[in-house]
Amino acid sequence: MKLEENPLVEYFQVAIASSLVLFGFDGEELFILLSRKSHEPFKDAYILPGKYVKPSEGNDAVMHELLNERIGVNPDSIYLEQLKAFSKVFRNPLGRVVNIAYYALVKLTPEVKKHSNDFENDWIPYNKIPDLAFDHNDIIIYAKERLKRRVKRRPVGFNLLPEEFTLSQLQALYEKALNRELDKRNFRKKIFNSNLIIETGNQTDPNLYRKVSKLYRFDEEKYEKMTLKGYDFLF
Amino acid sequence: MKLEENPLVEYFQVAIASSLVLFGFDGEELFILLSRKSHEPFKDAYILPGKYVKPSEGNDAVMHELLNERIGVNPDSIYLEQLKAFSKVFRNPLGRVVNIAYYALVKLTPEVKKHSNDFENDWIPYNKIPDLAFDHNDIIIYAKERLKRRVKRRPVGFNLLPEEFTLSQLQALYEKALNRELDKRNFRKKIFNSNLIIETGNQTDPNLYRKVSKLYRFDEEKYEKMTLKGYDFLF
DNA sequence: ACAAAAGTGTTCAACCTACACCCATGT
DNA sequence: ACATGGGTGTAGGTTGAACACTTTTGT
Repeated sequence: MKLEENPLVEYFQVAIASSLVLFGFDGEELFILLSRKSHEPFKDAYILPGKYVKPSEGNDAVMHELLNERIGVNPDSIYLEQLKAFSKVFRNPLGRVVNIAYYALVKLTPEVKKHSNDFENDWIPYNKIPDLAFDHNDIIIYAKERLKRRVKRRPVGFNLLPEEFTLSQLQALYEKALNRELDKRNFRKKIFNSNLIIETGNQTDPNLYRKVSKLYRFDEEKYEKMTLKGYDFLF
Repeated sequence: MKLEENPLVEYFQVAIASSLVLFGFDGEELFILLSRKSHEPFKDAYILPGKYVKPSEGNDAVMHELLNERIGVNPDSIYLEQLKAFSKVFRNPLGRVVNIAYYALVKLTPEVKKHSNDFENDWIPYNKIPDLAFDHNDIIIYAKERLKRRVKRRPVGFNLLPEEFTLSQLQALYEKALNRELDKRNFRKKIFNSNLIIETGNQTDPNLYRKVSKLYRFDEEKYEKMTLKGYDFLF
């Protein structure tokens, strides 16, 4: 059917865009990926990475493209979830644009850092997000709250930490995401009691750290269960 | 700017619709409001109540219209929240339609029942939802999960119960929403310890029930706080 | 008399919180 | 020697879960 023949033609004049709040953790700090606008308007301003979505495209497919091409991470190996639609009637002179926002979690390896930087993106510390164009600050606020809830109720470390990690790294992740300090002994008790992690027998490289520490990995089966059902406890 | 001059014209060919999952509680049972389709295709099939949104309209405004006109409840006195966008590339022959779904909670008084029935809507028991057109069953599944989470973490009774209510009604609401039975004594302890409700001094009408019982109301100040911050406990 | 719903306490187990010191290593 | 970060246990309070009987009133 041609658009002109559509009885609801007056409705079919909206565009979809999808923006992504991508959280990355490097073992010490939490970051959010921001894009720098290369053209006017708002040249050099930061925005969330995003794309317009054609009527024939699925949102998920567009997000996968974005992750693959402009960010350099494999979409199948990360956690990706829709946040919600931000659908205020914008002052965008081009027309009504609905932003279907996503959030995702990624291990922040040097390779990912490099690739995403090549595409005019910067990893900005979680607590130092500047003013962004449009309503993108609202989207980030919403995403941070979602992350906080997820961290409290479900395991998220698998998506943000390397295969093998130390308990200190895990704790640092929780502290950054929840924005408060946790007691080391109580944290360890809670994690061990959950049976979520397994000692690998390996240790950190003695050349890198002052003192070696034990490395752990997630019990994937248990992790899957908790991702679906949540913890029995709360952080 | 005219649409034909828009450099992104190929993107501006999407329509927005908004559907509503409206939960109602009558003191005993939880219901969801469904509309009956009066025309082909899918004549007589149930769908969620909803509307198309014009490019110039805000989603919230359209939801308010829907609630006012077709359902007969004052949008300012209920709880209304966006769920998320359902944006699969539909097989809808008219084109790409993004459904920005909402959920809302309402006290199911006889007046509301009557008004919404006048507009080809039926209140269907929560656990007896039939197959719906489009992906509306998916939306309902998502909404039920959202309600469950809200019930566990935040007070929702204020929006679903009459001004004054009995503890048995409150407990019935929690049991229906969570889909499991709760121990009466433990339930009362938990509720009383939260200081969320206040004894009004009134009792149920002796002509209506076998046995009179005490009526309570919410402590609005406390309620507001918990709506923002959540309980300190979980159900 | 019986069916239906209101109301009421205690005990045990599990969990949460607060809290301090020793050890190994690199500088 | 000192600074850094890894690693470990206990005690007290709070909370959650399981559990049964009495009272009132309508039929």
